Amino acid sequence: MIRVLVAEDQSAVRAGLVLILRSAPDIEVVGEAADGEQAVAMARELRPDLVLMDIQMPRLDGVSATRQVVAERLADVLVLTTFDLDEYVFGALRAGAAGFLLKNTEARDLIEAVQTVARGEGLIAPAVTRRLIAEFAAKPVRETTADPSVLDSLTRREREVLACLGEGLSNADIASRLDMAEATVKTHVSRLLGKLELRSRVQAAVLAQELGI
Amino acid sequence: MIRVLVAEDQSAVRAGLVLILRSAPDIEVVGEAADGEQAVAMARELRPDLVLMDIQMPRLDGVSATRQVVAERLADVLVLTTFDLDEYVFGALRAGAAGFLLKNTEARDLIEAVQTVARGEGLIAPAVTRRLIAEFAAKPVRETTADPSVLDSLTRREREVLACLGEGLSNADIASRLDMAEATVKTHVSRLLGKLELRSRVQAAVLAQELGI
DNA sequence: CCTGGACTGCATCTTTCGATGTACGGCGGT
DNA sequence: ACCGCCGTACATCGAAAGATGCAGTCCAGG
Repeated sequence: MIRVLVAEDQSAVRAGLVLILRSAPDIEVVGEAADGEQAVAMARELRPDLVLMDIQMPRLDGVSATRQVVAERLADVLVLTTFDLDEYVFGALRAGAAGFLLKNTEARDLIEAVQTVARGEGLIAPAVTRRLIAEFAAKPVRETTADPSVLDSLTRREREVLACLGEGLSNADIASRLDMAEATVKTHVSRLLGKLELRSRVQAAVLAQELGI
Repeated sequence: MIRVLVAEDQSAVRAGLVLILRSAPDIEVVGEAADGEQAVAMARELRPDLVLMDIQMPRLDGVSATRQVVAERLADVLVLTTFDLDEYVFGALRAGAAGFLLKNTEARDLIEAVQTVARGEGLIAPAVTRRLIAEFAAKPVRETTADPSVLDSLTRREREVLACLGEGLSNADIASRLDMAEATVKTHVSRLLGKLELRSRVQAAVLAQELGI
């Protein structure tokens, strides 16, 4: 039995969703929330398997509510909305939603979606998928050389200095932050430049950036 | 009528796919390819609406074939594979695939998938969707300040210099690349540092990185 | 115990950077 | 035509960055 919490502010729509879900033999609606805060609170209390979450809701929007539910690992979240605006889609997915559906979804597909997400799989409305793929494909591929392997050759102190370089700090800045003489900082910089085969702190900074340090 | 090209090296599997597709009234299998190169060639010739593409194929793998078909805008590509390895999924999507299915898909779902993609929508196997979402969510959000607005304040020359800084070049390097005296480079660097309120070329390089210049 | 190596630390010296002053061509306004 | 403004360009000079030599510490192995 899949225990579902329905979060939707418009009571008519909410009633419709509940009706649809109840028609499935293996789905049980354990609660209904009318706004985001209530959704989070009820999720904490009822511990449903899944929250069916609207995005447009008063007091706390669905994306933020999703973020909280996911952060506390209360339940999987299936987001449901009328508009497939990019900010909704990407926002919801970044917030940790396991699925994203539009409200024009057929009753049968909605039930299937709930079952799918409950199985630990993901699901996205076809109309949205293309844009998600496009967005994903546009993501720059992180690649340099064999990063960690080269990083291994650095000592702890050198890595700390490298991290500072990545923030654009000067030798003096680094000296005060790591509590050593500027001359010493220069030594470390010089050493790590040699090990990484770079010719200036600028390149080191860029590398640190790419490595996300 | 949706015109489909089936690319799959194992003839038994290919025959099965064709059989399934033929059972749909609005789908017409216009060709069958046994390897990637053939798939690309036949796509060029037949101009199908959609290519159903296996990943494991001789001569040219499905991902590369997909890349080519998409690059030439020959058709939409629906990728089909036995293994949902990350490199396949992400590779295929980056190559421009409009959909990604596993071979354990039901006949009915396969037909639906073809119809969905033909409508210009996207479709991803539920088992894969979660990982795609996770990967997507992990994507760092590019954000600093009001980047373009600040970039607008730079002159063309200054932007060029900034780009070079992002590559970690020295003033001398930049001078030779942009064909000006080193002294002039310094002027531009100094100016853009002032406009961007930065204190060193290192910070400028980091910024250039973040802006993807 | 001692010896060699790795890590960290500092001082000195050369190179590079960055700020500043200046100059010249193009452009719009009056 | 004149002026001021902007973009581009270069030279000078103090400040920073980087290379190099060397010293103290800690640890593993002999």
